[in-house]
Amino acid sequence: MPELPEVEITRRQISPKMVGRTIRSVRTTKPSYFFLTPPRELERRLTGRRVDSLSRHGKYLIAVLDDTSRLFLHLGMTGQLFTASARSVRLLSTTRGGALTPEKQDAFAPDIHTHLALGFEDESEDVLFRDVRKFGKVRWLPGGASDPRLDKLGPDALTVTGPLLFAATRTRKTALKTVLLDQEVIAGVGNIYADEALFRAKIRPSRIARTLTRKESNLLADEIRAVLLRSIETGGSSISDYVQPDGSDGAYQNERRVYARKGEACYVCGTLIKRIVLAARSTHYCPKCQK
DNA sequence: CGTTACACCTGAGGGC
DNA sequence: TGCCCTCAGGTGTAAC
Repeated sequence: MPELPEVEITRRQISPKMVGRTIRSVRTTKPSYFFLTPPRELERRLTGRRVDSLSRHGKYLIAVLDDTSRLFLHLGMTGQLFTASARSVRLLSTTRGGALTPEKQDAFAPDIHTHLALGFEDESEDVLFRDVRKFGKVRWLPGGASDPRLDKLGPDALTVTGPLLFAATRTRKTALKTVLLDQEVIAGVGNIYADEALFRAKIRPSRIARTLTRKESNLLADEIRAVLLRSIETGGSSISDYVQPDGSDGAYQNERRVYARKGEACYVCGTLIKRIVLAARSTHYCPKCQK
């Protein structure tokens, strides 16, 4: 579900709920591969720690704690962070309707898909991590420790440059889109924004990566940054189930030009948008606009 | 080394 | 209503 823009919006909204606060309680569900650090250890390591910062690299969120240890989170396909009160308002108002009474808010409990709940000493709102498919990840890292998942990441996609893309594509015979999705090349681009950036750059997703010219690399890098920044501005893409941590929908889905528009008319030329499969991912493009 | 196929998990929606 | 199929914003690993 979430790509760089959705993760960045999550960071901006959750940061004020965590940073500067000390964790008093940690509640978890049973062990699963969602927990790279086992739940009981997580509870032990986090309790009593103050959160000093919350940053993002690609699709990862990284909290630095006051003992220099770190907590990293990945939202996977269906992960979402939110606070107890904001979410309770949304759930209750959408499932039952009507005005919220204090009783209804108190009655809210995270559902079975809420795998991590952090409570704070100042009794501010709990921060909750819900993830239906459990493709998300949470891991605690001791101070100074590294993690291969983080170490392998390429530069954040908001900083991508033409020369970097040009260099990264020289030895690759695979489809250009596959390279954009490779988090070791650039971190943060996923299926939606790969398709959207390629449309804006007028390049076919199936183009053999190594045939990209310097000029095209520059243009594509510009469009990647532009589409990500625009999506952040508009609150991200709420296509099937992504909502912002405050419960509101993003609006970038309304500015999509190709993603999930198979069979619809291209806004530029009217040609019908095609859907193909590349690297086992649904891929959308305009056969006329993208060469 | 580069590339692809598949696995992980749950739920929604379409066809019958 | 139920069953079966496909699809979904991601990524690690095995196998070619």
